[in-house]
Amino acid sequence: MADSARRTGRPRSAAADRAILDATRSALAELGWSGLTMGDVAMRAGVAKTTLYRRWTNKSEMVVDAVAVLFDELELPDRGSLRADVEGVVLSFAALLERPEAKTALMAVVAEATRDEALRARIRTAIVERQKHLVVTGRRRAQARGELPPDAPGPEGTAAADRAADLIFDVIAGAVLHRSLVSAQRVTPAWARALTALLLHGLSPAGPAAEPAPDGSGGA
Amino acid sequence: MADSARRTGRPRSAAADRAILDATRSALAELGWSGLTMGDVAMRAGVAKTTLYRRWTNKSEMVVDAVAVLFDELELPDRGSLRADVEGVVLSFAALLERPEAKTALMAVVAEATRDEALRARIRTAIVERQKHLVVTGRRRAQARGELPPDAPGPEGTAAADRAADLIFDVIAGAVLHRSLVSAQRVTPAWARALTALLLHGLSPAGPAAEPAPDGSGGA
Amino acid sequence: MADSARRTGRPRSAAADRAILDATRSALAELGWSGLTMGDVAMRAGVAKTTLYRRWTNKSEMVVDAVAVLFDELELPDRGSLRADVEGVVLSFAALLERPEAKTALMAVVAEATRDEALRARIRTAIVERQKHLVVTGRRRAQARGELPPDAPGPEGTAAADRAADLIFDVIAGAVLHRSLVSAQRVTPAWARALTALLLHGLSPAGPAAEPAPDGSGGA
Amino acid sequence: MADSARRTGRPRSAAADRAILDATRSALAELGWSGLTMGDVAMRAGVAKTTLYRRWTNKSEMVVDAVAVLFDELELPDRGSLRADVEGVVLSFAALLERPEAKTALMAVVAEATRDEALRARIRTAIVERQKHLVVTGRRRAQARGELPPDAPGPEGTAAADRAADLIFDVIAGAVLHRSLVSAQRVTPAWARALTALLLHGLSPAGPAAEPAPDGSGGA
DNA sequence: GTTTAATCGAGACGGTACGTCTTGTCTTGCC
DNA sequence: GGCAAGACAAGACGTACCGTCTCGATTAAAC
Repeated sequence: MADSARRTGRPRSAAADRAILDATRSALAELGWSGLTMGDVAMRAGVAKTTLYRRWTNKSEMVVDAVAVLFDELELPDRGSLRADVEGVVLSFAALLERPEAKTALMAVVAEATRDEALRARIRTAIVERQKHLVVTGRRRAQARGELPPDAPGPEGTAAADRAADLIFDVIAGAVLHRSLVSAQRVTPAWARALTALLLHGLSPAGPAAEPAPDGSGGA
Repeated sequence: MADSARRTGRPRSAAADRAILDATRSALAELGWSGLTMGDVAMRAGVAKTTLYRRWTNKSEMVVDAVAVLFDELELPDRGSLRADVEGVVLSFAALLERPEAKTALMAVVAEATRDEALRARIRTAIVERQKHLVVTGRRRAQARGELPPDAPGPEGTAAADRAADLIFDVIAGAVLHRSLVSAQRVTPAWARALTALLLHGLSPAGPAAEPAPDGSGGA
Repeated sequence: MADSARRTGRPRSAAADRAILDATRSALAELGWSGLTMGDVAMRAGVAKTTLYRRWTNKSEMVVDAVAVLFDELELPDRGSLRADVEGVVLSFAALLERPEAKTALMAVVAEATRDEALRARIRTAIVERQKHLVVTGRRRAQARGELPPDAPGPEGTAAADRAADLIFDVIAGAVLHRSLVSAQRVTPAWARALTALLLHGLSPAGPAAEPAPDGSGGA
Repeated sequence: MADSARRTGRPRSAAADRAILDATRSALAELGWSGLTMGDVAMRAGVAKTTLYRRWTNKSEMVVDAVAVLFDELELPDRGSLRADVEGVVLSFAALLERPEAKTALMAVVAEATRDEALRARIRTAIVERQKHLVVTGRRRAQARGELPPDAPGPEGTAAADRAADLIFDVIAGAVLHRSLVSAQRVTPAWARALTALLLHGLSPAGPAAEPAPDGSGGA
């Protein structure tokens, strides 16, 4: 139906799409989020402002699309161990966040999204989900290696596995994000190692058996 | 009070400060970062725009100050165990991030700070350090309880302790931030429990990852 | 040459021509000159914008053609005397200028024509000449009746007669135009009578200025 | 009350007013009505667009004010006879209409005014009334000279005199306007003489139509 | 009955102006 | 001399039109 609706009239230029997103990224890198203007992007892309507004309703939506492709380069090669895989993903996510167009844009669109459900959805599908599969993949690989216990069978086990992946994802991505943008400090290989160690073994030296779980719910 | 203040020669100054910051917070809550304008804040505060610019150079700097006081309410009462303390701080930070004026402002000023060193410094002193001392306190308390090993003596030990606190801080704050703003999902008590468990015991099978999670909320 | 060039291909739709000019007039009447847009005319006519631009280069040129047909309805039936003929033409021209599509368009295209020679020519042939023949006819008729002296013989006489017709035309059309559009007052039968009296007898006391104006509306 | 309402805040710049109206006239002369843009006027005046919109709601209203001052230079020196006075006013009005800023603007604002009562009022007070007093003055002067009969006494006489002045004004101004803008021909001294002759004596053979026109330009 | 070429509708395109909004600065006059 | 009120220059916003340009789909005349 979208097909039949679009059969008529001059088709949209795919070249314009590409030029706009490229221009958006370079403008972001040069000027930052608050210095980015639709008119400037249009000029850089050799395109009329109208052409931008015909495709996106917002500066934010456009920027999400422009930045989303950066996240496609995140990969998870098998580095042989869970520890190496975690360190690898931490460092490559940190490298991504060091690109000025990524760091200035990501927080800004997230800020904007706090008041815009549509934008929130777009961020989720264009960015968040693209990263999350890295965690899922890494976790499955570690299970295959015997480094992590397998999922419990049945639908409850699957749901628990999903929750686990979500949690690990928030912890890793959140730690890197907070370190490099909020604390405003470099993510070094040493830091990545320390984070990985914490993640694998936790804070407690002796493991959880020593602790009581008085309310009976915290046995996770 | 206005009378006595007037006698000292700066009658409205302190009142104006308060009125402006209150107005900023309420405008943020209603309109979000991008809807916030200096003119509107001045009007809400019953103050001229000039008075704003006499005190802050920027919208961002003003907002940092307006939001900073929200972080003063974060406290760490001794809940008796490391586990309880961590869960407590996670939930209270999450509660703070649920206030619209905090969530919309925090990410926006961080985004702005990616290109503004002065703003970065202001965020660090006004916001980040205020949270970090919670980690330091909790860690020290856990060491006193014997839940964590004591710092090694000497300057290297102190440096290592600082690094540990920084890391834990980035992990906790980052996880909560990412969960509630980027992943855009609620921080529930169950999630806080799961995060705490992961933090204390890690992913590895020696830890609790192998254990079933009876309430279905934990397990990594 | 235009013939041979046009021998092939699909011929232009005469129905489209009509629909466009009708749509132009109704849009003018509703929206006025400045509210008239090519896109709107195309939509009203059920036609693509391309079809408009294939026929006219300009909004102005199109409007001239759309309005020109209104001037075709101006006629000069023989009312038996010069006085009656003048009054008749004054009233019928005034009636034309009361139609909103005529009044809003005429002045606008004249304004536009001050900087556009091609448009000036189009106005002259499509509109001005159509009115001027009324004066020529009326003058000739009055000469036949003996109300006006005959033209002098020879080419000079013809030229003088042309000049006289031009002058009378500018005076009559100009007076009506100024009264109804610039002074923005109705052209009433009484005003038409007064104008006619002035035109026939002039201001000077030797003429009819000394005469009483029985209805109180005339007499200069 | 406007006084008390405007007592506070920075007062509007009179220099800006002047600069804007000057810029409007020069832009009109160079670009014509349809080429005139608010942004361009602001730039020429060294002023922000906001400053224009703070003073006028419309391009049209601004142009009326800008052009109105041109009509102040119209004067009616006593040339000794009614005939000379009429010829003088015809020629000076024609000279005014030859200035490109006047000719392009006058018709355009009149066209716009056909759909805008406020603009119509502004034109009336700023332009039309300024010209009309020339007719009133010339008429009174001719009555003093005995070239025209005096007004009848009483209120009816005054009303009749007003109507007469209105009519003469529409005829003279309309004829000049139509000649130079609609017919698009120059107003020459010979044409002015011919118009004056027609106005004074009318078309009828009792009048000057019977007279010789030595330069061949007059007589109807 | 094909070919051929100009037409048609639809609508995207590069431009440009619109009128509004916000920013941060600068007068004013009151107090 | 601080303050409210508000004018100011600058410039981005998102919308609207302009006149041009693809598109695919009709037409009709020419072959």
